[in-house]
Amino acid sequence: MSVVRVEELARHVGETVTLRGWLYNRRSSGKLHFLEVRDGSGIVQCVVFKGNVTPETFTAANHITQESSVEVVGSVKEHGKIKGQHELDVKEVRVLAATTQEYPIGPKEHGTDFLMDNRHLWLRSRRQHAIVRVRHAIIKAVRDFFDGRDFTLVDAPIFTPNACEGTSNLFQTDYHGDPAYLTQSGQLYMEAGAAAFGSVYCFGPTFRAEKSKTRRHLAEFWMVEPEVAFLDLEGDMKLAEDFLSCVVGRALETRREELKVLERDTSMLEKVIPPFPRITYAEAIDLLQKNGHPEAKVGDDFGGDEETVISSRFDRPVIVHRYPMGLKAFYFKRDPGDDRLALNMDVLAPEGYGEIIGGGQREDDLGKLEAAIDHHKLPRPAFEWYLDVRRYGSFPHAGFGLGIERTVAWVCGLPHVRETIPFPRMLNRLAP
RNA sequence: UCCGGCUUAGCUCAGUCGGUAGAGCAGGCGGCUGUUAACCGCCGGGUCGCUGGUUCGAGUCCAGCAGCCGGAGCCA
Repeated sequence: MSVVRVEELARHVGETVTLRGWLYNRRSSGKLHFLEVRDGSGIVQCVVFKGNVTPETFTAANHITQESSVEVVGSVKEHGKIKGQHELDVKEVRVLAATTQEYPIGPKEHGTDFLMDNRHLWLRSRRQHAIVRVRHAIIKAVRDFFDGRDFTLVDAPIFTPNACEGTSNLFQTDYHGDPAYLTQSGQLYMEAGAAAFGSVYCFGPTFRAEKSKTRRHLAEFWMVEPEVAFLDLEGDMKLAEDFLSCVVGRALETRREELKVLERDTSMLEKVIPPFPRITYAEAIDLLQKNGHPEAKVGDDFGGDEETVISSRFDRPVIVHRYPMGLKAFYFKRDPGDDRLALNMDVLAPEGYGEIIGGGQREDDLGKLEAAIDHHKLPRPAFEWYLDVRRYGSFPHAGFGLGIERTVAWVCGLPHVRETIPFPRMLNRLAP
């Protein structure tokens, strides 16, 4: 008799199998007990009929507490009421370990703060399970995409010696007596990597110490950052749309069931295929002025509100390119056609999910990059290694960064990024 | 940091005009052969966030503080 996983049950109809898992919920109807058992791969209804088991087993089955670990033996059959689903006709139920106290998360509603306090247990519930599985599929698709295009994985360090880009607040740590900061981006290291390997990417956690309390922010989030030698902005945008389409397509392909649990309307996701609409920053400002933001003017950055207005004009992700240099980090290359503009691009997700990709072409001229560092009042010595990338055979190159949690929130249709990462780190949450 | 809201049973919430605390779920007992957050009956369960004030009397009104949620700024 084989031990099978819930997600494999369809291949074992008519067989007697063993399941090991935890009691998710229990209902009863006199001579029938319905035990919902989950094993990590899914949830299955196990039917205990009084006539099929010993009186002791029947009574005991009705007293198994929620989330006790159990072993169930039974035969697999079609669900009595729901077509396409399967259930287990129980022959034996054994409690492996009963809960020692009442499980805190009941089948009724709970508040977010309470659930986050119990995040280690909340992950067991149906929706959270679905979200983490979608996240996994997205991350796997990210790696498969770059691996399939012969990118080399070049991991960037987490500890960095300087508060580099000078834009956001970083977490400071004590590094054997010297200050060190948790990375906010692996990009500068990827530029060095591109000169060594051609096409590279890094994928890891990044940190921002900003006191942001919004549905789009985490203190610790995961970012994938490709960087490609001899690529211009045009190629970068092409790479971004191919990449995002591939990732979303994979989630749709491999995580249908999970998206159904999340009640995600996938029609908007089906449309994520290249090419994406592209507009310039100037066109975006114009669009804002004509759609409820008459105060918008060149030089403004977009808030969440503005991003929603722009993205809602399109039925798929939209690329906004060529922002004013003043709004962007020092390392962007200037547009040869208008040196007030940066050769950068942001990808805004539809349905109000905002910026999920930011990137562009990097400055490859040594003198201009030195000037930009001075202009931003950044400490030159910290950037000598970065300038070396230009001193020793400079080359045009471009790349971008994609925020995993915002992408997962968008694909899953969640209102907040906090549920897209197993253990979120936020302004007021460091535990569990 | 700023603006707004919330805080009552283990959990989710109701609580009228200021008059002495309620429901559902969870837990226990019983009932029902097809339940889907099952349902029905019975039982136990309270520092009304904290501190102070007004009042004969405060869960309720006022002030301060704390925690949480949402938004802004900043960003992915």
